[in-house]
Amino acid sequence: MNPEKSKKELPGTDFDLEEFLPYLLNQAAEATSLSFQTIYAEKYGMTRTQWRVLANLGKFGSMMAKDICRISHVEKSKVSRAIAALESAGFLRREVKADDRRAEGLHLTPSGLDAFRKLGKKALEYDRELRGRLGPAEAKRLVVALRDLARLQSR
Amino acid sequence: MNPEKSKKELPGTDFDLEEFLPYLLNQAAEATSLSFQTIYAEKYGMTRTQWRVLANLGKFGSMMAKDICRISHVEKSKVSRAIAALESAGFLRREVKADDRRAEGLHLTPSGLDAFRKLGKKALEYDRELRGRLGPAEAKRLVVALRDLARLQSR
DNA sequence: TAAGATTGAGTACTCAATCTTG
DNA sequence: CAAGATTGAGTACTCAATCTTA
Repeated sequence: MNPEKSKKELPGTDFDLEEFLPYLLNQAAEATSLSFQTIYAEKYGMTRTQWRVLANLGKFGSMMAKDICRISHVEKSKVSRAIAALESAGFLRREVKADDRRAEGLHLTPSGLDAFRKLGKKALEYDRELRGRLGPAEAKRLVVALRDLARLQSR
Repeated sequence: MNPEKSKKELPGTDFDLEEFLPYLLNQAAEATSLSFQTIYAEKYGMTRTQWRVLANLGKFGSMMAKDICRISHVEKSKVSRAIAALESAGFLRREVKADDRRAEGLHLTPSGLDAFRKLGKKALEYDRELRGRLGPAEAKRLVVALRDLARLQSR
């Protein structure tokens, strides 16, 4: 019988984008990011990087720019510009350290803390929705796999 | 005893970026994309979008720009610019359709086909490496979960 | 010289507007 | 007007260079 594949394909490689893990990861990341993005973008005028910086400050309290870089694996110029934007939006305050005047301590303002709380609440709801879609067991397995893959280089 | 959490946290939300599925997906997607990116970027001067367009043409043979948009969920202006870049790099040829002169049939040139074969081979190797890292069973579960999540909106 | 952080130049992305053909 | 595709303007990203303080 030797049935042909229904899709027309050129010879020379078996490669299929739809089976390529980096591509599938990207598609899932994009899809899950988009609906949450509308919340921080439309209601708070934030970019994804700004939201990440806010989330780190919300979680850890006060920290320096380089800490955010290390923890969130975001490139330093992105962090620097996100900090500047969050500051001029009134979400964040900087404070030059007395003992080392190269470094700045970053803190959320009351307005920034409020934004973090509201966005954090929405994020938790959304995350529960996603995990509910997968089921709790699959969601846990997914998290383990993603953490493993993310360990690949960390930039 | 009531032990305190070791991390310092502000009150008001339980949200933790490190547990947020969209964030974890993004980190894994970035990490897995980066090492493969060096191949198509450094050896062929391609962007991610260009590589995706090439991969679709390699898989499906000849198609129109709108087909690439639909299949790969890439925005049309990105596809349009990627096509222009691939064409001027000599990887792709366009051919205005006789029956509908709005549309263009896109085909890989011999050089484009060669690039697709070589990159496809590298991609397969890399994908096997990633799946090997997870183990075959986990890799399959991951793919199912990712496809499920990617179905969320499709732009 | 190195560390923390910012800046500049070039590239890529987003999304609405536009062009051309049907 | 609709469909296929391109373009323009504004925004964000990348990466190397720079600035300031240690």
